[in-house]
Amino acid sequence: MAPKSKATITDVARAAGVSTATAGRVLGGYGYTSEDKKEQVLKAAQSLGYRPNALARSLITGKTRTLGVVAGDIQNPFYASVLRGVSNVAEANGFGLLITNSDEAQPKEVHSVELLAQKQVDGLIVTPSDTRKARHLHNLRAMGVPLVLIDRAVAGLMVDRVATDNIAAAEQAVRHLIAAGHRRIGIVAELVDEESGGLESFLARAIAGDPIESETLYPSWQRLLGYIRAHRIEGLPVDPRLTLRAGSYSAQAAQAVVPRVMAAPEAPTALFTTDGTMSEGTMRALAELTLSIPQDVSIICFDDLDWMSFHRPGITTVAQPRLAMGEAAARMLLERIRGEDYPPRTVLMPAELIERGSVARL
Amino acid sequence: MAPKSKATITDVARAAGVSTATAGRVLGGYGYTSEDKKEQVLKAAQSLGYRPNALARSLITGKTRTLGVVAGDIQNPFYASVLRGVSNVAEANGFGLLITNSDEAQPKEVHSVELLAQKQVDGLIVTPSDTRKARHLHNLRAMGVPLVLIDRAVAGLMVDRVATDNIAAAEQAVRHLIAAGHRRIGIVAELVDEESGGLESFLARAIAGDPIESETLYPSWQRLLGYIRAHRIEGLPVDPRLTLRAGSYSAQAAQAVVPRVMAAPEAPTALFTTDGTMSEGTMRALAELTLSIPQDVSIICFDDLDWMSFHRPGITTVAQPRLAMGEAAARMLLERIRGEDYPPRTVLMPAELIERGSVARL
DNA sequence: CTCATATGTGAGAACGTTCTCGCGACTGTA
DNA sequence: TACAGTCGCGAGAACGTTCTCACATATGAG
Repeated sequence: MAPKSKATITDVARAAGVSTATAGRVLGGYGYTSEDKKEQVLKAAQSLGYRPNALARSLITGKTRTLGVVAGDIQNPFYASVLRGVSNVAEANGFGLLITNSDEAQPKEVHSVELLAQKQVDGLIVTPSDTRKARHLHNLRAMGVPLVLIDRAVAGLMVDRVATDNIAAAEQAVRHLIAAGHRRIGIVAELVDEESGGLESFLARAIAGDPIESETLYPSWQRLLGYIRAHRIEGLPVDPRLTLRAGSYSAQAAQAVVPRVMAAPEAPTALFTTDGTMSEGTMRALAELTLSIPQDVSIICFDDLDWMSFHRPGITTVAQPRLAMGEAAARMLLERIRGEDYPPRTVLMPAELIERGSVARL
Repeated sequence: MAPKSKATITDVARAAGVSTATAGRVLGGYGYTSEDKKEQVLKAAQSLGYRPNALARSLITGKTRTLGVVAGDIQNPFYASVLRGVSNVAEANGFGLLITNSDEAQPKEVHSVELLAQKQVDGLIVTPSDTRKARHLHNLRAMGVPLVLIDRAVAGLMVDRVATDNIAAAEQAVRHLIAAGHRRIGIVAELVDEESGGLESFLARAIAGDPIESETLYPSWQRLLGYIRAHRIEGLPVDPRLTLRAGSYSAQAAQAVVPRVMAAPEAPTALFTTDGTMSEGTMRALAELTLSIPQDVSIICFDDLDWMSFHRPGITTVAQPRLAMGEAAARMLLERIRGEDYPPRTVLMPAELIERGSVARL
């Protein structure tokens, strides 16, 4: 009742007239204790305002019941939802959540992972910022720290992973545009890291139908691949001039890249944006150009953001199950922490095409 | 170089041929050490892949370099931004961040606080879900745990606090509408908890100009107060029928409450929404009613969300400095953790009216 | 030369838990 | 009566650090 300062288990034991071992047993809920002593201890703990010190407990048990998460940016709706999903299952299992931002920069990511590892998290959920080199993540594995990747894979790192089926989702979206009669479809994509030989080479290979190792591609490149596949399937040519590469992960970059192509004679009749941030930049650009959706240009976005449903017209979009992704990742991580021993699993979650009013039939 | 399994400071000491005390000194960066030994220890640590165990360190120092945050819902853009602000200064100071959601429900909040306290966070940032009863928070104070409140105050709890100057901000927004010629202005507000005597009584007192203890009011009530003050200042009557109370904190609730009044003969010519969630619900309702902004109805929102800038028309809004609020809160908390001893401070941050195109001049 | 101060080192306690033993007291079965 | 098994309890080690000592050895001032 009177939680003056911090009481330890020793204080409680003394007050209850038992040994620390017994006090520990009733307070920690392990081993045997008589009803008598249990009651005494509980009463003593109550009156001293005893609160167990998770640090000491963790030090000896080797378990912190804490998950670490390295997200790109909590502020981004994608990560915010994923985190909420992670948080839901963490909380349901009595786990705490240590969260950091990497801003998609590997040095920050390495720093975050180091911090979380020092704090002895039981497991880590990471959205790796570099899909090829990631020594820090390999190290974690070597040391036996459970690890789950979200949204992206890392070459050669065999761990559990959950992501959207980007290729299929993008393909579906673009085919939807083609089915509506669109023939000139622009894609606004981040495409930040050079994929072996740059964009031109990638496009050439993808258009030629060369096999491409798509697992470890960044999401925006996977979505570009889906865009190209849709064209191939529908027998449509891919015009490289319609590949609008923002070059960095910001709405500004997307916004900057749209106006040029819309003014050109080969202007697209429809746009496909590869994620929420690109969508935002594109919408901004379209608003500035005072182009009407879908009269002047149709649009399908990737990732269903709140405003897309009440925007006029409603924005047709490919919805990722963000919350479910976070939940799935956390659940897989908890399984690993419990010691379950499967081969590394990859969960590809399906995205859902939500039709609203931003696509005109030509 | 070969981080097989976890090496302790004892292992490093043995490998370097020194005592654990010396190894601790060089690794922990305290006390004196010779260059010789320092080099040996560092080399040994390197080759063993030594990583300090923050748990053990914290147990003895009594400091975890971890901040706890109890937010309403990470997914909500308001909290997401605030958290990013907190995260920024935490990271800059080498602090970790333990984050939980309360969903604005006190039982969950109590549970979260307990979890974070057990994990021995150095300080806590909370958005209290109940502004009157909060024994758990009083207890924290009694035990000397640094605490900073965001967005709301708690009656009788004298701690540091950062919030938006809600009354002034709302007043400014509504006066802006009045200046544009609007006379019938609706307010869409959460107004979830009964304020001593309910909404009617509150309205009556506020309209009469009775002094109201506004510090511990929930934000939506403060914003309602600002709305009323604007009317008083401008000499306009307040029509209670234009107070649209959602009654719960969800877009659905807001959406549900708008249509009725827009159909009525006394329909408002302008709407003021008291936060992002209310804005979203209102926009949704307006879209369904196919009412045009600002032709059919003008709108000013509270809190600048991403879509408001590229929505057509652009949405005029009162922007809260969310990121800065989070940063300020974290900074204040760190000061307390460092032991600085001011009287409790309240930081009221000014909001900025951003004029775009959603307000018609009548 | 002598004293005070700064520098360097190790032994061992401490932090607050859980864990491992050992021991005794019951129970039920043969 | 004997014996195994369950139950109950305490002493003390352990977890991986930092902290407090005690004790060297230098260094510089008087």
